Amino acid sequence: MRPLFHPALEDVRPEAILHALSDPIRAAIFTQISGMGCVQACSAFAVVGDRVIPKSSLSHHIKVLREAGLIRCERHGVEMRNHSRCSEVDQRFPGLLSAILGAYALAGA
Amino acid sequence: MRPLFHPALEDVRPEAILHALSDPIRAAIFTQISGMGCVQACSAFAVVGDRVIPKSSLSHHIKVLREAGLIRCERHGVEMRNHSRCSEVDQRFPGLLSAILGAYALAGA
DNA sequence: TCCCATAGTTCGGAATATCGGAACTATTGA
DNA sequence: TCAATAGTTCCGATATTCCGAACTATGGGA
Repeated sequence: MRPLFHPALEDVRPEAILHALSDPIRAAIFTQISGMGCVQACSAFAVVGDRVIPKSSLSHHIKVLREAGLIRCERHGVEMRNHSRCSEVDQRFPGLLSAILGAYALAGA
Repeated sequence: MRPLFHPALEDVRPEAILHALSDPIRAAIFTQISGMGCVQACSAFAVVGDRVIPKSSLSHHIKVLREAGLIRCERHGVEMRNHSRCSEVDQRFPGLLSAILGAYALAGA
């Protein structure tokens, strides 16, 4: 396994963040990773809402979030652990992520 | 000409806003419409940065912004006038648009 | 060591979206 | 009525997304 690419904080682009979170499934995954505080394996997202997400699609979504700079992924044994980079990103783009997650929360209600 | 579709404020979806603004060209157009205070004809956006935008693409971008609920478009004689719906959207999703435009401003600098 | 189970990734083709040139429509003014 | 201007629609080329199937990587037995 080659190491996974994670952009440096200064290379994180707003368009990549918006694109990543413009998909409600990815937004839900990111909300869960950020909100739980604890690290989550990919398999934790096999079901989002009432939708079953195929493994290959899930892998793709996780990759989009990672390459946008929103999460950090590390292999731990047989599973991948996904951390939020929320606080880092918030330093670079203050208020952006909380506004986006807040908007989804408002719309979902 | 059939009248243009504009979503009601309560039908505006966060994913549509993020998708619309995840394109830097559309974000630049929206920034210009919102920031100028004054209404802008579509032809005002024929050049964004140093890129020339073909008319058909521009028409498409304006449509995406309109259908996301970000702008309001009215024909005035031979030209279309584009208003920002920024303050409306800000009521529904407080802080979202300023965080997004702020992020682009930070990244652009 | 070999084999199996688990957790994700990659491949590839179908469905979908985007881009932009060319043709078209709508409006105004001469 | 005609020409000019401002946008829209059409459509083919290109790019992206989706997901099943095959593959890879790791750890835990026997």
